[in-house]
Amino acid sequence: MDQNKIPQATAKRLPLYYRFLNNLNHQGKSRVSSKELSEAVKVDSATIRRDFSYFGALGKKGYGYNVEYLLGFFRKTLDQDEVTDVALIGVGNLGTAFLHYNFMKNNNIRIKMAFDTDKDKADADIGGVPIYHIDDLETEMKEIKVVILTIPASEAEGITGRLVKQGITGILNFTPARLTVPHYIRVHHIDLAVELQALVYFLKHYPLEEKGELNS
Amino acid sequence: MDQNKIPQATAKRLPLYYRFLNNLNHQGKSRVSSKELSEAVKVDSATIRRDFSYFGALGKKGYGYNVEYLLGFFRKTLDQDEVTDVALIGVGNLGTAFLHYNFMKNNNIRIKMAFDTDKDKADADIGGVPIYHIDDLETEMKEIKVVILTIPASEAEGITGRLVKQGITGILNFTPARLTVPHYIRVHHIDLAVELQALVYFLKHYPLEEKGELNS
DNA sequence: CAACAATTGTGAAATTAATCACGACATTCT
DNA sequence: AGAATGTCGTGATTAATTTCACAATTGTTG
Repeated sequence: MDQNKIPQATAKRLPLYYRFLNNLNHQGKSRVSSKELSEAVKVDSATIRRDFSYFGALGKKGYGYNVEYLLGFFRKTLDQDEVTDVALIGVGNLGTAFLHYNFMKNNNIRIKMAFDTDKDKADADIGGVPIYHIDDLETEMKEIKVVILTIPASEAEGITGRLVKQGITGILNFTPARLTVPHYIRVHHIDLAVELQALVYFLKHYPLEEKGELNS
Repeated sequence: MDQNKIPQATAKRLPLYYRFLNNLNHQGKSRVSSKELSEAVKVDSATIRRDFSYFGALGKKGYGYNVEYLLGFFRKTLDQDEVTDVALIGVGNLGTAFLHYNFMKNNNIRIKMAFDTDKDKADADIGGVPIYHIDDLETEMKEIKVVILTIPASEAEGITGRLVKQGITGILNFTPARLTVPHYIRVHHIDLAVELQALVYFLKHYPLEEKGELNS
């Protein structure tokens, strides 16, 4: 909606900044420099200043940034003023971990409902979230645009098709499958096995030099 | 230890390629083109060819790549020939999800042991992995260089210090905390709340155009 | 109030990654 | 065998991101 001039790399760091600013605020700090923030979030201070600068001049030279002001600004920018509802598909161990995570605290995101193939799990609550049988997807899931997918890979393609028909626009995919979706749907993949193997590969082939660069 | 000329972006994709090649092999396919692979893993075919080319000429012009040959090559490159042992710290829902995941199948990575603060969980097995109390970290965890950290943020800093003393070299960190570690230790962060919020942000501010670009 | 210290915001440079586009060669077809 | 087709490997280009480095400005101190 806004000026989508903000680089993707910057956009990905915004939630991170937001949470640490929140921490600082709770600690009663009213002022912070890019250097301090850098040490906390492990992002180069020049990168932080550059990131902030895309939104205009948010700080004061020789002083730093006012925590409360910055927080207020990012709250608006990150749409923290209105709650975003999401659905969770697949109530296994990973899915259950999400149900216990309190996204409301910092993120203003709410898991509104969950689905599972297991009839025994249906009609229960976990962490206050109602769980339905997957057969009821079409009747229960209205108005939800974002889903978290924590199901076995074998079911991914089928469920994804149904989600697309329901009109969702974003998927956070924890399945190893690379989903095929229409172009107007955004999929972010988090592949746990790939992440672990990549870490192992880096450790063996990229001896860390002076300053260890931390990725994600 | 090899030529560390391979771009990091390429290195991160290797595990992904490896798994899909494995799938193809199981399906009995003996030949694959960069175009086919591209459709499966959702990475541009030119990028795939470029990635492969860092390792030399692995394919044949006008033909494509021999699946079995490529697999064998990557098996060596990704050190799939020897098992990598890792430890899991924190047997909550997320940790348990890892314990049930079979990393041996494709990755030749084995979770050798797990630790938790809960005494009730100790001395049990989950998915064949022994669970110890966290107090026994120093006595039980020998020779392990990589850990998966799935504990509450509040405990992260303390446990990390102990892990560092134990001589680990890599951490896959699911904690929201940004860990402070010596420069010779590599930390990969996977922050579930950040990932979810970033997805929501992208959906609201980056209307997808023609070709949907898929990130992770 | 002047000197000092701190810190931003940003051009410019450097680095890293993705993409284009095409010559060369292997395979397959007729 | 010759023509047509498919596909790789890569030089060159473009795009994205990070980092350097410093003038400008503010707050602080004596």
